[in-house]
Amino acid sequence: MVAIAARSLAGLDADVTLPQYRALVVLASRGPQRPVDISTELGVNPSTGTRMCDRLARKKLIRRYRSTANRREVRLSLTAAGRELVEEVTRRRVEELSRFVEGMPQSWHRPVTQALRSLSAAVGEVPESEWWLGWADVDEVPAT
Amino acid sequence: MVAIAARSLAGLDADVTLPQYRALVVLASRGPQRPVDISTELGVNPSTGTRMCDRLARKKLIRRYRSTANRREVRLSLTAAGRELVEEVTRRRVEELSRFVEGMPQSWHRPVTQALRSLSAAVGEVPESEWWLGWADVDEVPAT
DNA sequence: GTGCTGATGCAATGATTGCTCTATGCCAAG
DNA sequence: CTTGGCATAGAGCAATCATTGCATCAGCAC
Repeated sequence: MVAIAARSLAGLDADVTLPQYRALVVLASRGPQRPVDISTELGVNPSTGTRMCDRLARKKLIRRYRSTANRREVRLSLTAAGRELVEEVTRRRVEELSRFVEGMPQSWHRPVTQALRSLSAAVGEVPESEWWLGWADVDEVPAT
Repeated sequence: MVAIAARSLAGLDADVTLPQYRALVVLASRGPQRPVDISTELGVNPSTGTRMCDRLARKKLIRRYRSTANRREVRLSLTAAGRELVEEVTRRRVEELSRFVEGMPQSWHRPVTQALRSLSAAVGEVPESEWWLGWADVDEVPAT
């Protein structure tokens, strides 16, 4: 799976690494998150998460928000470009899997497709919501 | 001295406590500072400083800025109202001291005035500068 | 005396930085 | 084609900063 995603990623012109893509997926599936949440989700140090998000923000794939309610927190959300990228990769992955299934005996199609679908569901595809209410756009990304 | 400042403060309509006023003076004399600097200067815990600044910001006497260079820092600076308040208190204090000096023997005037002036200088009256360059206005003060 | 607001301290949270390393990708010199 | 140099990303750790939550105290208005 990861290999397929990596290949889809490589085929894209956008210069996004696998860890960066994983972060985008977390945002796409779980909705706006705090840097610490993404870091935990990815199993890395918060500082690593911060810097990864810096790179994603520099590429305009995510945006930072700061809450008026809890000033120490920062909220991250996908930009249209970020969402588009995730969808594009997903699209390519689906295509690739389709070709994969096509190459099997006709009778296998149904069970295999079903299995892949379950797998996908297990990974979790939580839709986006309207969290960002009350979050002000934060300062610019620092110059490299 | 403190007593005089306190009295000048009490005479004002602005609802500012002594600790708050001290914070304003630090900002007026040393220029824009970080919350932690003010707290140190006042010898209180950073959390106390943060909350004091919250109250001052709520009263529109100071403003918060967040740097693009160091995103964890917040910079505080006086608003026009804040500066005006400090000046007004200073003005009143000068008046009071003048009356104080007036009441002494004519020959004492010179040395006493000089002494007070030195004292004032010792406390330090650093003028404001153009720091705030590169600092974006930060989010609103959270509703109480 | 009661209730409210401001001032404080301490511990816990969150976000970032600075420093240091390792892994990769790329490019020119052999 | 392989080697050496370089730039960038990914990581972890410790140190900084700003804030919050919680609890205590003091002073003021009723």
